[in-house]
Order: sequence, then structure tokens, then C-alpha cells
Amino acid sequence: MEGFGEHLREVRERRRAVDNSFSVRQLAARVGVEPSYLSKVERGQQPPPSEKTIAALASELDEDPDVLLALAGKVSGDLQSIIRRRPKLFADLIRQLKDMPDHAVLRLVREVRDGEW
Amino acid sequence: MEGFGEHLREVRERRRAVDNSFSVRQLAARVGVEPSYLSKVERGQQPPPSEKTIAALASELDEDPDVLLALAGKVSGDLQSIIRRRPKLFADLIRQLKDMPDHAVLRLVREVRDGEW
DNA sequence: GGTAGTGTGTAGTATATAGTACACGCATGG
DNA sequence: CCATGCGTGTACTATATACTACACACTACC
Repeated sequence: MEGFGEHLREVRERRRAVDNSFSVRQLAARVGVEPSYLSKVERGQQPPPSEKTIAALASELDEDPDVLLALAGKVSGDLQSIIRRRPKLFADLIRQLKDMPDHAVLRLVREVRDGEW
Repeated sequence: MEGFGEHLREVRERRRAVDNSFSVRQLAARVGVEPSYLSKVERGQQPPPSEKTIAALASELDEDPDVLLALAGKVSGDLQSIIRRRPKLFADLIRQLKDMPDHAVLRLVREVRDGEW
């Protein structure tokens, strides 16, 4: 599995190839952290940053925040609070979907979205 | 909303009414924490304990761990890791279910469980 | 009246989280 | 040659998390 830092570096470098403003320093400034910190995170010398910082990174890099959070070993706070409001309901559902293939879960997502029920 | 400590105290006292081994001291011993700590948690003087300790409490008190964790403002680690494995999929699904009524979500749970698809 | 068990107050601690501050050496362009 | 920007190394810090250790006062029993 690819780590958070590794992925971050790849994505940033890719952006940087066409836009110099994606240097460690400038990105760090926009995201609101020290360059050295971001550098260490990218090289896995520091654990992934907070949810807030990850969200800012996702926004700057045009990445999916949930995916980035997942790579960081986290689940976004808003998802957690949805679950916490009805813990039994969501716990059951999620555990039951644990081993379902992607396409099955995806079908469920679509069904709910399209209101077919 | 009822707090974690409040709920814990109520449940424990209820058990204690028919079984003296549910004193703060004895329960704390079985759960593996100091009595004074448990006491403070019950009175809200300390924030809720770790997931591990909450799980032990749930087991001793015969309570649903997910519900107890929810009252503590947490979501169980195993649910989180299920979500992290397929972040986009689960994030979409959960956010879409956010405002659905209980019975609708419940129907979904049953559908999945009974394999009607 | 001592012993066992109870709840709780005070003080302290170990570890993790989430970073900052600053300096260094390299490279590139004017 | 020097100013600008770059990535990174070292050292430090503030806050939160999750508790422990011990003592105290009270009650109940025999």
C-alpha cells in the first residue's frame, strides 16, 4: 500500500511539472504550515497532519479529501458525526457491507441517490 | 442529549441494584482502570475513556459498544478501517443516508443482510 | 470499635498529536 | 557574486489524551 506522504509527494510533483507554485514552500504557505514540516510529512518522517491540514491540501491539490484522509489513516469528522447520530443503524450497515464487492455497494449508492424505493 | 458519564452511571446503578459487584470500585477493577478515574468519568469530570476501555465497559455492562462509543463522541476503529479501505464508496453512501429516516436505512440494512439483489 | 468496602478529591505522569522556528547548503538567473 | 527560491536538518513546544497513585471520609457489619 502507498503511504500518505508518498502519495502527497507524487501528486504535488505532478502538479509542479506544469505549475511552479506547487513547490513545497509555496504549497505549505497556502496550506498554512511550515515548509520543513510539509517536507517531512512527504518523506514519512512525520506522521500525516491533522484533518484540517489534510483538507486544505486536498483542496489545493484538487484531490478527494476522503481518499487523502484514508491514506492518513483517518475518517473525516463529518462522516463520523453522521454515524454517531445513529450508531446501531450505521454500524450494522457498514459491517454488513464490509465484504461486499465494490459494484454491489455502488449499486446501493445509486439506488439511494436516485430514490428508487 | 445525555452525556457519556451520565449514561454510564445510570446503567451501572441499575445493574448494581440487583448485583453488588457493580460498584464503581469492582467494575473499575474488572475493566482495568482506577476507581477514582471511573468515578470522575461518570460525573463528567474527565472526558470519556479510550475506545479499549469503553469496549470493556460495554462488555461488562452488556451495552452496545457502538452506542457507548457514540455517546463518547467516537466511532469504533473497526468501522473506520472498513471505511478507509474504500473511502469514496463509503463516504458517498453515508453522506447520502445522512438525512434519510431510520426506517429507510433499516430497510437497506435488511435488504443487504437478506441478500435481496 | 476495628475491618471491609464504598465513592471521591488532589496531584502527578506518560505518550501522542500537531505542529513551529531557524539555519544550512544548493542552484539559478541577473 | 549575490539575491531569490528551493528542499531539508535540528531542536523545541503546546495541547490533548488517558490515565495512575494515594489519601480521605463515610457506612455497615460483627
